[in-house]
Amino acid sequence: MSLQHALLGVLEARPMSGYDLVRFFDGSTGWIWAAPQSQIYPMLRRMEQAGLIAGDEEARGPRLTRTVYSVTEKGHRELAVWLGTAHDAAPPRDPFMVQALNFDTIPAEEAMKVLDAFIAEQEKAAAEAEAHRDRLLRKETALLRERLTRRDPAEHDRIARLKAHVFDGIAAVARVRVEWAREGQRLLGE
Amino acid sequence: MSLQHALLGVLEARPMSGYDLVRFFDGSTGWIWAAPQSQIYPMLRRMEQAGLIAGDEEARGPRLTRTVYSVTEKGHRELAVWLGTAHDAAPPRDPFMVQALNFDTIPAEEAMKVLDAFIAEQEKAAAEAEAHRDRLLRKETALLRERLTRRDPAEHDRIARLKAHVFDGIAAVARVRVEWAREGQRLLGE
DNA sequence: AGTGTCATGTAATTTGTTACATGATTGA
DNA sequence: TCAATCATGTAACAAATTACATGACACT
Repeated sequence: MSLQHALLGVLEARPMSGYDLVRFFDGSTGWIWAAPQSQIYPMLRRMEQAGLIAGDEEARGPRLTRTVYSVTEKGHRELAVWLGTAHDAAPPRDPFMVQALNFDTIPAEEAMKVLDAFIAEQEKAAAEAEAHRDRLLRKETALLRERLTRRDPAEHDRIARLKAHVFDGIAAVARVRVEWAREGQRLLGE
Repeated sequence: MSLQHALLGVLEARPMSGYDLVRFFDGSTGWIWAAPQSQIYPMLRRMEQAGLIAGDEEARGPRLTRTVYSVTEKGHRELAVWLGTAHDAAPPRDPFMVQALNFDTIPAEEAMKVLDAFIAEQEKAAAEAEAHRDRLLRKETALLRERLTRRDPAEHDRIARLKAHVFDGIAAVARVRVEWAREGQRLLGE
């Protein structure tokens, strides 16, 4: 369900091709939701059939075309309803926590190394989220700028601050996890 | 992959039947990993075929039996290797973050209500994790006690503290999310 | 006799992962 | 002409969700 809404969310900023969306949800850019190419193309066709988005064929050279999808009125309503509804939390499923819960059964040095890797990863995630938050506050990201062209200028600051706040939260959680992991290393050393 | 290791982790504390494991990974108890019954029974058979666990048929009345699974030497090694290896982080996939990222597109009062529900849920999660942490520190949980019977008494305190620390981390993250959501409500009101 | 818990499964579907496959266009 | 990027797909598989299904046993 959520991939659908994540796609609607970015297509509301700007109509995009499947290829654009693949890059957006792949790897580094997709900090909020990740999805491989093999999931995106079929989903776009399903969403078009359901009338949530409309595809527009654009010529890119004599033989190559791309299909640019935009959100329909129906898609817009569907997204608005989903956004305004409180959903049950996703069931917890974090492989790293399964690991941490069993650190007492392996040698302390091994657990230390796994925690080192975890700390490095979380610190990187925090730094990236903070950098993105700052870019959003300065309205420097391409997608936010395009989004703002469709919105009342009086609201631009508020919108940027709300978007930035999401990445602020991601960073805050990552920082807490780093502190937690450091405390875990202290406990392992005992 | 992780369900397998989560199952091995709890079976190392104590041999259990499929039914026991279903209750453990279902709903309230499964704070770390959740899995429905329809996933657990087939997985147990797959793991038995792979030689990671061994099933022992126990009579429970004249016609009813249960199969109690315990971790084999091979399963123990498999778990130890997995625990000692740093794995890539799971791709981010949090439906709530998709929601939060688009709060600027719906009326502020609606977003407020969704955040209210989120705050209530995270506060509950934090309280439960803290309560469980405290029970672990006092060695009051049945599973920890059984686990400790197989371990060196000199290590009991360290093991309890390491397990408790995992739930401490879960609680800390939930508390940060609550603070983040409150700040989000302040931003929405602007 | 009936409710609740113990105990174990299957079937259908959706979602996500990994890998393979093809061709056009752009710019060095 | 070669590499990088643009552009779109398929196939096979693994993981997870929802729903259905059955029967034994314990207690009241």
